[in-house]
Amino acid sequence: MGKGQAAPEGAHAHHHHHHEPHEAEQLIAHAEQVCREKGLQFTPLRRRVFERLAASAGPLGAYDLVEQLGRERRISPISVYRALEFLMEAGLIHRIALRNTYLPCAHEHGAGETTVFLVCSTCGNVDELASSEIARDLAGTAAQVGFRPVSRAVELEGECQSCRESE
Amino acid sequence: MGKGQAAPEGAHAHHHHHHEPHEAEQLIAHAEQVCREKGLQFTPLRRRVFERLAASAGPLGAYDLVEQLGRERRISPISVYRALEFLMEAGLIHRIALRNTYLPCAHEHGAGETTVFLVCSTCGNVDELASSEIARDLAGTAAQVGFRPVSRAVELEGECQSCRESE
DNA sequence: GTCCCTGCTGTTATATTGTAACCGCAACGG
DNA sequence: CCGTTGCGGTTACAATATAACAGCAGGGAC
Ligand SMILES: [Zn+2]
Ligand SMILES: [Zn+2]
Ligand SMILES: [Zn+2]
Ligand SMILES: [Zn+2]
Repeated sequence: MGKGQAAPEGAHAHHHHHHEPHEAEQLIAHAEQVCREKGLQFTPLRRRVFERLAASAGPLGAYDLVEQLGRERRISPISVYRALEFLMEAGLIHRIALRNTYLPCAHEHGAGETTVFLVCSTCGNVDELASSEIARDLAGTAAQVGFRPVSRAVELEGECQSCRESE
Repeated sequence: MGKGQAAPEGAHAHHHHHHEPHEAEQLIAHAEQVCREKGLQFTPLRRRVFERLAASAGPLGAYDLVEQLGRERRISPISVYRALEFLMEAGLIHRIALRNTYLPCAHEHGAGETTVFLVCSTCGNVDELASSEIARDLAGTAAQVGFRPVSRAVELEGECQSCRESE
């Protein structure tokens, strides 16, 4: 589909994430460390998938990755999905359910925090925030009916500040 | 795929929603009223789609509806999707992003409330709760970074009480 | 060494979910 | 009558995701 950012690379017109080479390197270094610590294999394929996500200006769809990685050598969708599954289980990336896209995790996740994804309908960027209030309220809401949550998807769709400022 | 509940119909083994004929009728009556009030057309197709959702023990996928409605007369996916889109815009049904399924709305939605969906991984049922605390927290979180939310998806995946009690 | 087991990836084919484009038709108001 | 609008039928297709099976490398067990 082409969910990658159409935003002008290099231009600093608005707030954005992990497309600076520097930020990408940081993310990759972090991923390496996490895998070392957890005894997980950061294989070449998984690394390539993660690198693409880290280098992207915004979240990518699985088939964006298939296409981008396929420029060098043909990669099948299933391989990409397997890498994405690994990265998600390792906590290195997130999936945006509203868009069927994936993005590298921007920060450490505390146990008592819920991650909130702010998905801009205009520019496609996704911001990731953590909130312990929401974590507490969600836990309370679930407890009301005896529900034991295992995973959470909290996603807001709307317009980000920079898009709003440029109308 | 068959996302409809495999749960035993008729047996009241666990907490469930809108599969009693009575509840289904209530939902349909409510939908009729909403459409009348808003000047929307509750056409036969839209009604059939809604009826199926109202009669189901759990959320249904679009192709579940295609199959169920197709028993009488072939209905194309696009028609079902159009009906679903209408029903969502009318606020009569919700879509569960984590599962790509649809379910009738169980209650009125206040302006200052956020709906939380509790999706049981075991039985597939979805419970719908409203929380003004979460609405407030989400608004606050979004405001921190100047984000203006338009729609929200707050979905917890886990185990519901009845499934937990029967281990 | 050989054997087996596990984890990772490749290959092929398929399933599932969602849309585009175009058309006919009925209703409604000129 | 005529144009417009909304609804839904038909066909074809796009986008997302998974199943099933095979090879291969590494690491122990024997
Ligand atoms: Zn994160
Ligand atoms: Zn934006
Ligand atoms: Zn509702
Ligand atoms: Zn359950």
